[in-house]
Amino acid sequence: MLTEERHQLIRDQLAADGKVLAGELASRFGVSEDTVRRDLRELAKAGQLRRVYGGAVASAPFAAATLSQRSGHAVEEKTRLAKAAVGLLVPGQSLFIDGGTTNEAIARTIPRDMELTIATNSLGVASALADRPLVELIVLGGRYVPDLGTCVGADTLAAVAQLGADLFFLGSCGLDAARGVTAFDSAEAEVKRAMAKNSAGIVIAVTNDKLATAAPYRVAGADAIRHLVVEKTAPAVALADFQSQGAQIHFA
Amino acid sequence: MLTEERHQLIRDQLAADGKVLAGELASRFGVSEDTVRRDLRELAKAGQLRRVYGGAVASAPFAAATLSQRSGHAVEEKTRLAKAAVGLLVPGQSLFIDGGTTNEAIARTIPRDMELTIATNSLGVASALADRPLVELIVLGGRYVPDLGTCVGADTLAAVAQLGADLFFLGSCGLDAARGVTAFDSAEAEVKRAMAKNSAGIVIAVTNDKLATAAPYRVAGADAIRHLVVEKTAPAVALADFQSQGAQIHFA
DNA sequence: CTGTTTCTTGCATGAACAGGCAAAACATGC
DNA sequence: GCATGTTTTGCCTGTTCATGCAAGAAACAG
Repeated sequence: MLTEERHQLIRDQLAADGKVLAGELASRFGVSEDTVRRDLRELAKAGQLRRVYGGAVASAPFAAATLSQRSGHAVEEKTRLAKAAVGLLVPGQSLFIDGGTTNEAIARTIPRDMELTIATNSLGVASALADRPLVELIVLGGRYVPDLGTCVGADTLAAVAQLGADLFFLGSCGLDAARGVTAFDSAEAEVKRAMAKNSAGIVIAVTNDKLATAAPYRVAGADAIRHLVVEKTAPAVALADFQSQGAQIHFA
Repeated sequence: MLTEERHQLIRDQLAADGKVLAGELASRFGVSEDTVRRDLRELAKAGQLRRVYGGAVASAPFAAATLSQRSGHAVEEKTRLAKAAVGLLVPGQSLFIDGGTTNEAIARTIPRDMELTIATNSLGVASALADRPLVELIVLGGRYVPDLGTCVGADTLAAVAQLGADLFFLGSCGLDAARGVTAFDSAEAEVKRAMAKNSAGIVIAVTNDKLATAAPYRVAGADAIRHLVVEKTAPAVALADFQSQGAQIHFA
């Protein structure tokens, strides 16, 4: 049994019962109580529970802050990209934001005092914006795809069709000067196309590993990109073609 | 065996089980553990899994969501109610779940191994269910109301109209034998009415403070309630009228 | 106060790990 | 065909990590 597995099971039981007992967990997992105690200590340090004599209870400030702190993969880069991308926003604008960890980082980075209208099909983005008092949030519903963290399908398309936006933050896709913007999933690509069609401009923020890669489904041509936010270390050769086709390049 | 082949099989098992063990994969693929570790390292770098000691686990978009563990008010009671309410579920059913902290508690309590189709207009409920592999989740989009934590409006109504459910978990409202189920907001009441209309049965789980109270907007008559989940300490006088109108009473 | 349970700390052990290296398989160019 | 470079793989080396055990400290119960 993996350490992470135990942690998840402890979190589950805490969410369900509100408490766990060290001895009970030890016998359930088939490990020593010492190991369980170590687990509880770690989770307590991470703020995911409150340690008490004999076990642990659910922590009160179970805040939504670090909602989707995914895996730490390229977190710093994405935070930098997010800051640069948010710099493009003008108060009062309306936005489409689709899924992906970079877009979630952007949503978290949007200042609390900026008035915006935002439509998104990403649960992570929606959760990040749910407590922004000045953001008019429109959730684009549909069939939820766990792998993407977003909603897709006919319902989503219908909802997008009724809206228009100044900017579309297009996320997590392949980016290639020749093939343009591409996605890995047919339904996902359809939603992105619909958003692109109803937006005045497209913004793409990508880490270097997305540059010069292509996926099967075509979303938009390279000439449709208004703003391209990339890392400082992005290879210039990969950017020149986008720039010549009208994209503004922003270095994070 | 090709490298890419192994990667795909790892992704498959991760999607199915949520975890993989390095040693187990090595013997299954007939390669050394070093090779498997290299595979896992690469997939982790690509963000397709999260590496842990001994193997890897699925990268959870947002692990411990619990959007609005609101103020810790009556957490224990709601947890008990949630457990009792979940006891009413039958695998394979389809559900409507609307907003409120009690319904979020119910969503969190739904076991990970239960297959269900669930449509919700609550971001909190959706986030709680987002990582349930066997739940077909349908997000009912629309204008998001921060105070309620749910989506309402014409879009939401249209989405509800296309669906049907076995049970409707109706949340956070006033409950009075004479006036039936009532809500505090016109748009909210509209959505609840639509869900009620398209469901075979209504389930309501309430803490004692909601009993014998009424709000301005009428949602459904007391006779529409199929199951009523209440605390053990609920006053019998408040329940008798519901029972006589056909509701089953469940004590948490 | 006394005994019991639970907790922390330190330590030893074995498993899992990353990095370097070399052999084998494969592709590429002449 | 032959030489050269690349990729993949397994093995080796030292290191890190998870775990259980033991001893002492702290919390609890009577």
